[in-house]
Amino acid sequence: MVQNDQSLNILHVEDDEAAAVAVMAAMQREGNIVCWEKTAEAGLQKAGRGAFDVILLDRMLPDFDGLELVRRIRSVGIDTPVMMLSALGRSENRIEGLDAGVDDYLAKPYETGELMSRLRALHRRSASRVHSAIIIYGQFECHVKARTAFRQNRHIALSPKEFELFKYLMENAGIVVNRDQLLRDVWNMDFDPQTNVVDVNMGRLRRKLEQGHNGPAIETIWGSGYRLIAG
Amino acid sequence: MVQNDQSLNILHVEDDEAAAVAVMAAMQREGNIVCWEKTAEAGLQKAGRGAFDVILLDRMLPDFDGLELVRRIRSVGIDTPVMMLSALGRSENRIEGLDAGVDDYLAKPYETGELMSRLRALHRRSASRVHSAIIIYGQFECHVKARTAFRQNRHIALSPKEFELFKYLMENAGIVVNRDQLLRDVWNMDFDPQTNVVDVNMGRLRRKLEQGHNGPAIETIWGSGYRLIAG
DNA sequence: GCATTTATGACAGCATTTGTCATGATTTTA
DNA sequence: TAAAATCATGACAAATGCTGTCATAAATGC
Repeated sequence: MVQNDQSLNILHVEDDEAAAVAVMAAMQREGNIVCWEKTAEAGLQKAGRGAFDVILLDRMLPDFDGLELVRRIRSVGIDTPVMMLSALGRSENRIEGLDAGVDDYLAKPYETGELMSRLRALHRRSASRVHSAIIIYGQFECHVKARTAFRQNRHIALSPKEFELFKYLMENAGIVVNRDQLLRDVWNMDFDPQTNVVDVNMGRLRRKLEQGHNGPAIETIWGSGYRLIAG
Repeated sequence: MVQNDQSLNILHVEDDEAAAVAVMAAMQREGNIVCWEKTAEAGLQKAGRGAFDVILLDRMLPDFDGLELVRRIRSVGIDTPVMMLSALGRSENRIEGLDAGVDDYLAKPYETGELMSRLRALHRRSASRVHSAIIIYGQFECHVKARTAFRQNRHIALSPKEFELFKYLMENAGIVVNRDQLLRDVWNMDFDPQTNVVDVNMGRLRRKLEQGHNGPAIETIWGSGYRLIAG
C-alpha cells in the first residue's frame, strides 16, 4: 500500500463490524489510513490523540449517540472535520446533525465514491488552513511550522525559547514534566546548570498564556514539575 | 430585518429568476444578506470584490458552466466556500463537482431548511479556521494577527519589518506600489531619507519569498516600483 | 555609451532574547 | 511553629537578531 498526496488519515467510529470492515477496505484501497473504534467513548479518546484528517462516524453508537460524541469532541476543542453516516436520512435528521457540529451528513445507502469525494472536499477545506502539524489541547493551539501559538483562537506572541517550551508542553499535554526533562529536551543540557533557568522561563510563558484569559494555563506540581492545563 | 450573529453574507449566482427570488426570500427571512448575480461572469467579478461568507451557485449558467466558475474562482485565489445547487443529482455529478473544488453539493429538489443548515456548517468550518484576517493572493497567504507568511502552504520566516512589507504588498496585490508609498505606509516617513532602505529590504523579502520555490515573487517595475506576483 | 536606477554585501547601532542572580513567596517537613 | 526546601519574580548583563546606512556592482533606459 502506497500513501500518496491525496490520502487521508481517518478515524472511523462504527459499532457494526461488517459495515466498518467494508468502509475500511474501500478507503484503504485508495491509500488512506483508517483507525477504527467501536464505541463513542473510545472514539472520543482517540480523536484527541491522533492527528486525524477527518472523523467518519455512525450516528447510532452503543454507548452514546453520535451527535453527543460530536458535541463532546467540540467541547474539548477538537476541530477535526466530522462526516456522519446515518440510516436516518430525513431532512430534519440532517439539519439536527449539521447544527450539532457535524460538517457533512450522508444518509445510507450511499456510494463509496461519493463518500470519498466528500471526505476529500472536507479535508481540502480543512487542509487549506492546516499548513503544517497543529497540536490542539483544550483552548490551546500550537502551529508547529509557523511557530505560532493560540489560546481560544487568539494569537499569543512568544519568543523563540518560549515557543519551544510551549510546544514541549503541548506535546506532553496533561502530563507532568519535570525540570530534568525540560533541561534535557528544551535546553539540550544533560547536566544541572545550578540556576533556575527553567523556572524563570516557565514564569515568562505562563504570564503570556494567561494574560487576558480566564483561568490558569500551567499548573505547578510542587516537587515534581509542571503540567499544561486544557484551559 | 435584523441581522444576527448567525447570519451569512451570501453571493447567489442563478440565471432562473423565479428560483433566485425564492431562495433569496427564504434566506432573507432568516436575516441573511444575499447578493444576486445572473451570470457566471458577473458572479466571478463579484466574488473577488465582496466579503462573502459563502457562495451559492447553480450548476447551469448561461455563459459558462458553474463548475468552470468554481475553477476560475479558485484560480484567482478566492477561497470562499461554495455550495452548488443542481438538477444533476447523480452520484457522478456530485463527485465531479466536489472534486472540482465545490465544498458541498445539493441536488434539486431540496428543503430550504437543509440548505440553510448546510450553509451554516460550511461557514462555521470556514470561520473556525480564520483566527484573524487572512489575505490570500495566488500562492501566498498572509495571516495578519499571527504575523506569519506562507507560500504554497509552506511557512516563510520573516523578520518584523519584512512581514510588514509583505503584508503591504499582499494588501496591494497585483498593483504596482512605488517607493514613496512604501516609505510613507511601511516606514512612516513622509520624507525622502536619501538612502536605499526600501530597496535593501525589498531584496531581503524577495530572497526569502523565492528561496526553494519556482518562479519570482516580486516584480520590479523600473522607474516605478514593485508588484507582488501571484506565484 | 552614459546617466540613472536598482541590487547586494558589509557593517554598526539598536532592539530583543535569554541566562544568571538575588530575594521574596509558598510549601513541606519535623 | 520554625526551619528547610522549592518555586516565583524583578533586575541586569551578555548574546543574538534586526534594521538602516553606505558603498559599489549590476541592470535599465535613453
